[in-house]
Amino acid sequence: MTVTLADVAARARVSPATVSRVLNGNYPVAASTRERVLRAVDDLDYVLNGPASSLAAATSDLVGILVNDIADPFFGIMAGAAQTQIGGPGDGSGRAGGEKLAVICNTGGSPERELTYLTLLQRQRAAAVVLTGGAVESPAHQAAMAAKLAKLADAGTRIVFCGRPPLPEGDALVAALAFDNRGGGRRLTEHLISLGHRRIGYVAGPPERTTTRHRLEGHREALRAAGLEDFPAGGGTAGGAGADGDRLVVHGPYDRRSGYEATLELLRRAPDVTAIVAANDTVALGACAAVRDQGMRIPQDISVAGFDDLPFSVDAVPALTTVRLPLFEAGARAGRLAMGKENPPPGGIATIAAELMIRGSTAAPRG
Amino acid sequence: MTVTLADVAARARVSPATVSRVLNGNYPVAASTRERVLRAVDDLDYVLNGPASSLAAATSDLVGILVNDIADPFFGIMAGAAQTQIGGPGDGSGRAGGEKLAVICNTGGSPERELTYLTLLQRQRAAAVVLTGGAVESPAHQAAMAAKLAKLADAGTRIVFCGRPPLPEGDALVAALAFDNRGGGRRLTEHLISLGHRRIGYVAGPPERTTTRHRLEGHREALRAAGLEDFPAGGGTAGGAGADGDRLVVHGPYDRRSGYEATLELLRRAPDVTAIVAANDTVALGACAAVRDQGMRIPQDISVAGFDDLPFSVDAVPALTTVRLPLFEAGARAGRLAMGKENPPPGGIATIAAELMIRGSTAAPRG
DNA sequence: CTGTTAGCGCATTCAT
DNA sequence: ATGAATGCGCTAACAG
Repeated sequence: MTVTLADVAARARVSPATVSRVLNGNYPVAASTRERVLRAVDDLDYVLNGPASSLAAATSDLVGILVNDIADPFFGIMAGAAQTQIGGPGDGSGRAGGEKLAVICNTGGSPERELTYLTLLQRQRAAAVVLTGGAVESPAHQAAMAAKLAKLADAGTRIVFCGRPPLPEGDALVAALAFDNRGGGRRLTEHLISLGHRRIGYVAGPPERTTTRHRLEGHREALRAAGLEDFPAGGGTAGGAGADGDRLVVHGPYDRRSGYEATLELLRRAPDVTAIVAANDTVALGACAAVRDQGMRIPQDISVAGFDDLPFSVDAVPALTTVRLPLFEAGARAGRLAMGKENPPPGGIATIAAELMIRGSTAAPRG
Repeated sequence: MTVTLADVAARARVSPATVSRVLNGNYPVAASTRERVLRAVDDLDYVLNGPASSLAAATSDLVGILVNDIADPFFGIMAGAAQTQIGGPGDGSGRAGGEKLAVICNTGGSPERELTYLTLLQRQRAAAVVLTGGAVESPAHQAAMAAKLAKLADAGTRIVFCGRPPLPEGDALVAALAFDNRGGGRRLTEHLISLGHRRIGYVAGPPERTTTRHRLEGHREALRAAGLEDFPAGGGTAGGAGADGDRLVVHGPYDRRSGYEATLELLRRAPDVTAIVAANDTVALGACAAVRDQGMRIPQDISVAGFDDLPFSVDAVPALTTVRLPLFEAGARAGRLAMGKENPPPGGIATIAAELMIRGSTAAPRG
């Protein structure tokens, strides 16, 4: 029933090897022969058997892209961009030539699922793996990841980090593209300080993620530089306060709802805050809603800022001050690195700049 | 170097066949033997060779999910939901048991890439394919898709449509979950009419997509029922007017920018419109920005409505009136259908209801 | 440039 | 319940 390479060979009156060479295109074949083979392929409607091919060649054309949450445009943009560099442009025939199959895997932010997906990709003998977004910092998970990635790399799978810091023991990885979350966070808070803000609330992401930590560190750097040291622990750690007990920092997931609730908590703890910095734009949207529901205006009563500059941020009312991350460009570059189409940066790691975008949601505090 | 099934068998002092049986778990094996085998697997850090396994078994554990634009949460939400039903919960060991590998493929809305991905999945002998979002209606593409899907189904690949109408010649497909775009569009426009609006602009999606057509048809049904027939062609088709020459309809991509520009065009053509319906929420956001940039207020001067009820829509200012589509639920159901965990709906096709969400962005026109 | 030969690693008969 | 044998469909030497 299912037509095989041998069938094509028979019809084209050549050997199976020749058909294989034509299909893979990495070997000289006479033009006339190629013609004949391709016609036979079309006639028979032949489709290469991927598993068989991968088995024989000991490599597959799968490239995995791991994301924390594909429903979040932050990851969607990077993943889509990476895929443009991997999937191949398509030749319009739907026939599929030498393209790789870029596959996006949604870990839901779970370390276990992350490892499971890596195992699945290892099982498929993936050609490359792109890991996007911040990592979980638990030592156990980091060790497990390092071990797994080493095994993958060992088996010839290329590894690329995108928007994620390299592992502490980072070694044989092809490349890491790290966002300058710390610098971005610092500049954002510096901007607020320069406007005159002195009591700035911070709605942080989950405490265990690198992204959260780096952005928060940048924020604190700016505070410290301005002599606005952290305040001692206030009302305890209730409501998700960080382990450091900072009254002006509340942790939560990277979603809208967390932004809403954490902001209410913040306003309860410190009614005198004049600005709120959110872990990202989505959280900032929730923060804005909370501020408004408390009957306050943005930015007259309270300034609000985000991070990432997702597409919707410019359309927020007022437009959101945020830190722009070149997600598409970074994703595309990660895709090229995964394909070996681009050389890794010197030292294997490149830092991607983050640009402060000042818009209407931040202004000087009143009087 | 790479450890194989035979190595595990040797270490466990059993035959390769037994190891295979333990790993696949679909055959009786003595508990003690199983123990020994599993320990050997762990000791040797063995990972099944996917291609070899797929070749021998003539099936793979890949499930493809096709989306038009993964950077758009509309697709991200559905794809992520589907993946939760497919990827398996993970057992926390990262060992990967019988899970399938759900892979998201980003077509960018291009028919060619859609076909290419299907070929790639066919090549991988995918266990199932989920197609999300509206289809392109070109007869040539529809025929090509029907042929390709028939071949996939023939090879044992399960096919599920999610948020996409079944093919005209839809036959052996497992199931289709279609959104009630027409009904949603109708109710949305009825709502505006009931508020007193008589001149309603419409920023439509790309004309060739089913989603665009169905939503627009619903809109027109409502107009017709209210005696607000389409106006004859006005200023020509410049600026992307539909083929029908309707002055109050402008087509464009499903993105923010299109919403912005189409709205400006609409306001130019018909400065007396009192409401604008957008193809989806993202487009609506752009429309809102355009309205404001023209110095008008929402909803006092102009009402604006969207479609989909994406998470950010409730946080728009004013909150966006829209039509809620249960994207997560639909995606999850599609995932279950793809896994054979749920029976297909009677007739193979289920229509998913769309719920009108009335919020602050729509109000009665002035005076 | 093309044909021949030999596995790739596993699932699955068929025995036992 | 387990072992031995066969072949899935293809690629990669190696000839020629």
